[in-house]
Amino acid sequence: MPSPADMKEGTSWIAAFPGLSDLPGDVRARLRSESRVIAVPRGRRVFGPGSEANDLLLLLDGVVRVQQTSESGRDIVLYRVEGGESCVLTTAFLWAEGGHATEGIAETDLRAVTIPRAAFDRLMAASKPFRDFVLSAYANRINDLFRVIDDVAFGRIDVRLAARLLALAGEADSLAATHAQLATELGTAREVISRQLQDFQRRGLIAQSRGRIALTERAALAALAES
Amino acid sequence: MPSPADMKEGTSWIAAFPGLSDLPGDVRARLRSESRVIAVPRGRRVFGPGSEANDLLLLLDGVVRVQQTSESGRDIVLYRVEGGESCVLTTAFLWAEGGHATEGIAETDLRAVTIPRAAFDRLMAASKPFRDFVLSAYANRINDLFRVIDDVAFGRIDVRLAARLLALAGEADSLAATHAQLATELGTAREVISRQLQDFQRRGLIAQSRGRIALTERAALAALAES
DNA sequence: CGCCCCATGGTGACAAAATCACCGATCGCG
DNA sequence: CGCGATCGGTGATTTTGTCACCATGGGGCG
Repeated sequence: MPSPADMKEGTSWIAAFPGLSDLPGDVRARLRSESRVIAVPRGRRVFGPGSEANDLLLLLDGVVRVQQTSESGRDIVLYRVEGGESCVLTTAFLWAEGGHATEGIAETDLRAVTIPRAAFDRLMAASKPFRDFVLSAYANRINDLFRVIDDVAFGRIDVRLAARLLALAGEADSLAATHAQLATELGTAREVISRQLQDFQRRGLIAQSRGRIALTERAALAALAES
Repeated sequence: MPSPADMKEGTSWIAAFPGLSDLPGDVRARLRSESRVIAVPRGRRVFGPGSEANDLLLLLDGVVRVQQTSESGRDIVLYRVEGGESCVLTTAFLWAEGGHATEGIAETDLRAVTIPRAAFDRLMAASKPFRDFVLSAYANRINDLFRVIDDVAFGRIDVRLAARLLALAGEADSLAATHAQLATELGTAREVISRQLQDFQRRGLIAQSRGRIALTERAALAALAES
């Protein structure tokens, strides 16, 4: 049941997506009527092998972490999808032949819009702004993947870790993360992270406590992260 | 000026793309009239930073190698596009914000079809088979990238090298490649390749000569490549 | 409450890979 | 033929990953 405010504004959730601001009225109406807003609790797997579900997912609020598990059981985080963005790559799994062990996990509680496959296709046919929205979302994800490849192939682990600590902390002056989780972030081994963090701590860049890392010298970390 | 044969068959180059076999007649006609067949000599850069050209490229014949150069100057091969496939990711650069140092190079002489941006968009709007073709091409490339990430992050270098030697050789019993080129294939350093190849040679898997590697024990190489 | 399990992280020894700094051989070309 | 560039080889060192453990501490449960 939409609230009166939603009705009056008439924009509904579409306003949350800058890329959709150019949609003409009729397409907006169709989009609204054919989509559904859902809530997903933190920790739930949003997509991945097994879940054949495959609507297009537009994130209103929250963060989805997309990661890949290798045959050997090790993980690496590929990228995160945030509010206002779209999980377009879920659609990739529809066509993909080789099922990859890539999955999306709700890192926070989510609010999202699902667009059924058929409606998605009709929108692609009908609206250039919608096509641009989808294709640019693809392009951005692909750029994220390029970045990951560059980092993993050529980046130094201390630099990557410093950058990731800053990114994960955001504005806060500390972050909750175990060494094992950070290893997954970078696609490396837990011991490597432990040693790097000890080194950072010895150099006064951070302070560690169980499951938490305080960034005591952001400037120095940032300098390190710059390469 | 189309040859009589082209006129009679009516399929022209479109037959080279399995993904386009479902196109209805009118869309085929449009596609033919709005596209252009071009030839590209071996070695030419097909796309990359600088070349703002950006038509969709459909490869009729030949191979395009897509690779990335890191800031440090080192390269890694991401994937190859072969005849019957499409360089969809070139379109990605239109929307992408951060200009990435990703480029496509003609590894052989090419014959290709270019579809101007505007025509591409019209086709996306008009034809579901065309949309499926494009999106499935995206999906396949993205899967290639997933594979690269998995290999680089978690794969052993000897396994990756063995697999790559077999892939590059194809049916032939030897391949032309310098150690430096192989290093680029895997995103590693030349010395690493040199030492691995020496080891392979010592074990009788290959025989080296300048710029050429003979696969003397395919079976053993294949076994190694299986992990 | 006390006990136990297990998530967390610390460590040493070792292996694999990357990096650095060279060097000699060979090829193609002027 | 001589010369420069490409190609490949090598030792020494550093960085990163792997393996095999262990200590600690917290939470849950009997």
